[in-house]
Amino acid sequence: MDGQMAPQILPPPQHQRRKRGKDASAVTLKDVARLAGVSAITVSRAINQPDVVSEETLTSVRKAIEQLGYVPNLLAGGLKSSQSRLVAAIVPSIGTSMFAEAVEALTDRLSDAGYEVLLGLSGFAQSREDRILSAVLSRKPDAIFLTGIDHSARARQQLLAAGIPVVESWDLTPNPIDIAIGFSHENAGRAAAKHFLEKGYDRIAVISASDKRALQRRDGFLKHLAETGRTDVALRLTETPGSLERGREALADLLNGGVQPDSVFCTVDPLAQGAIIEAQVRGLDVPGDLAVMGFGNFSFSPHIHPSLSTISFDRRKIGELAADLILAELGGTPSPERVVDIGFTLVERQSTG
Amino acid sequence: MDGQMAPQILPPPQHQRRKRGKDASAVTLKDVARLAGVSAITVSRAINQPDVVSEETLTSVRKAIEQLGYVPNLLAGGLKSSQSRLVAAIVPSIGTSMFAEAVEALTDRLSDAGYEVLLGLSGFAQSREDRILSAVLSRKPDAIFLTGIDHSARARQQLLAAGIPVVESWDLTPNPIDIAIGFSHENAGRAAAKHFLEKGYDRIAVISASDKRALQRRDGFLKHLAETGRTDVALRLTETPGSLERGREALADLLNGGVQPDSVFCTVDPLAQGAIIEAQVRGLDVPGDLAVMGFGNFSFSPHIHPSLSTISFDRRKIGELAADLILAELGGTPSPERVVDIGFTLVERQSTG
DNA sequence: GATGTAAATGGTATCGATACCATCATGGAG
DNA sequence: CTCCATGATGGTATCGATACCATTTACATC
Repeated sequence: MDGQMAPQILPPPQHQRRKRGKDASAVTLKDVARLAGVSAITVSRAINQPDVVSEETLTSVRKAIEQLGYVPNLLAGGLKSSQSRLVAAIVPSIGTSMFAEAVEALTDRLSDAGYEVLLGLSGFAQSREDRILSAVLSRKPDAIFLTGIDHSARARQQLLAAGIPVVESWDLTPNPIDIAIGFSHENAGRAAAKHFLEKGYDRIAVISASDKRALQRRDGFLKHLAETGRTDVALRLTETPGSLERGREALADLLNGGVQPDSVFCTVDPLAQGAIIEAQVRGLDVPGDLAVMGFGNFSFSPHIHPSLSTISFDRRKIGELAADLILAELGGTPSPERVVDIGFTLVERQSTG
Repeated sequence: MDGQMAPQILPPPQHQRRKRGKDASAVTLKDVARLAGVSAITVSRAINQPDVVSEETLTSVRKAIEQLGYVPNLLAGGLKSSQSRLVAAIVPSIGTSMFAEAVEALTDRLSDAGYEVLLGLSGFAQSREDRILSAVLSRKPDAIFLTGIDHSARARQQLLAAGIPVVESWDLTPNPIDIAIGFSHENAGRAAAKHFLEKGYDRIAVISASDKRALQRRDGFLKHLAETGRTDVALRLTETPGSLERGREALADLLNGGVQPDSVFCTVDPLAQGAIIEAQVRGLDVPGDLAVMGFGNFSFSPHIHPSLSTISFDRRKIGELAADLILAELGGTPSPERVVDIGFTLVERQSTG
């Protein structure tokens, strides 16, 4: 990868043409038409607008399709109709369930509407997002789902030029490119801080992953504490994505460093789970000796012991809403709401007893 | 969903054409050509085979591209060249890291080679796989990545007709459609059984998810035990995907049912983690009172307490190998290996101490 | 100086489907 | 009986790029 601005055009494909000359599935609309004894357009209509074709032709066309095993070529259709029935989803990663669930919900819902999802993984780096965005846009998706609201100037420009519905997710912004669906991570952090204060915790620590949104939660948490006069908060940063392993390490590091917190806020649940385990291994009682709060309400969180207090938000709903708003916009009846705050809830469980 | 055989053709799109008449990004190859003062084909060559174009033209073409913000239309290119640079990946789900990691690895590697991944989620149901397969094939992917080796007759036929590289993953088979990458789940189960016997466990139980591969592991486990004369094995089935919650429930159910196992094999790690937690909550020592073994070596498994003995296999490698073999085949130099056994390793940790 | 070869570029047909407009029955209104 | 709306179907151009073949120029060879 060159350090320079990535060229707008993809690197030249290096692979040869596929060897088999004619594709085995050379069955086209025309073949079906011939067999059914009608014209190609009629076959096209039989498929896409069955109600304008007579029952009789419909039957014979369907039979011909069946017989030939015809599979329409969406590339060709999309070229002429400028509808690819493709929605691109660009997320940092699907290795943790964080984004995977949203993508899954998005895919499920779009699939029912006859759209497919093109997956792009940006890996938390903006430069890579740009590259993937270019690649993806050349497939002329009908809409695009992005993570976050920070995009390069080039990216914004390309998205605008594409003239398609764009959903920015996980975050909120007053100026979405098109639509934003998310919630305030800073407020989520503040909510955690408030909870800690209400519980009377005194020696507070934070373990945070280092991606932008985790840091926003951390900042919200610290700000709220600062506003109530507390600035003596121990902090450990870990890699993104935050994992159980990193959580253990970070807590161990805190404790070994002489810090004796009575509570720790972890900016993502796996970190919190790790912290709990590390505490338990060291013979500390959670929440008696150390209260732990996470973020994200992962599927394991209610079921570990002690169950994990966390901040919950509906990941699947982000994907579903995105799909709904995209479909509405594609359907010509865009929702007037451009920014959707899906909110979050603080779920108090045993770990902050 | 009708109970009948899904029609080969997708349901008619119900959404209107997008409202904006002309796409804002109406910049085509021709526009670039005009500005650069060359013909369209030369621009095409400048992009795809830069080495056959003179340095001079290359420069002016690149400038024109930059200036106009040209984004190539891969739909059109793909139509003529019958290369979509698209690889379809159909997996049951990406909500758990099980398949997500393989898809992620596949996507990463293909992305570097200039391919994009089209994601299909089949949700463990074969009927849905068929429907998604049809939808996906109409996009003319250059290759396809599937989960499992069980596909309907229609699916096989369509895949064969498509004439593209097909990777079946997670499982092995002597008769792959094209390429299979996986390992023997039955043997994995056997390995677990063998380990239990070596450790001298006596009252053995199994908690299994109910998807096909989990059941194969369970069966391998039970068969091996049966072959050594043990048939008194308590068994609990849970939903797929197996989760921590289900693991707790299943173990609770076993213990409440009067079964007193000294060891339990869980066919997927999250179930095992759940079992450990349930045991601990009940005051049982793991592994002293109850040994637990999982499967999959999830990222949390080495770091929980006690650390989880499990059967490890390289999920990312499946995706990477798939990408490599696909690229090799597309590049005209297919690997002679049609079936790749990536194997597995039993990792002994504290939970079967 | 004639000829051959490679490099650089252009022209045209074409991929497979759909948009758009035209055509042709059919049948009810006047 | 004519007229025209309606329904069903076909013809043709076209989407944007690339394959294929042709052409032009430069330059080395004999």
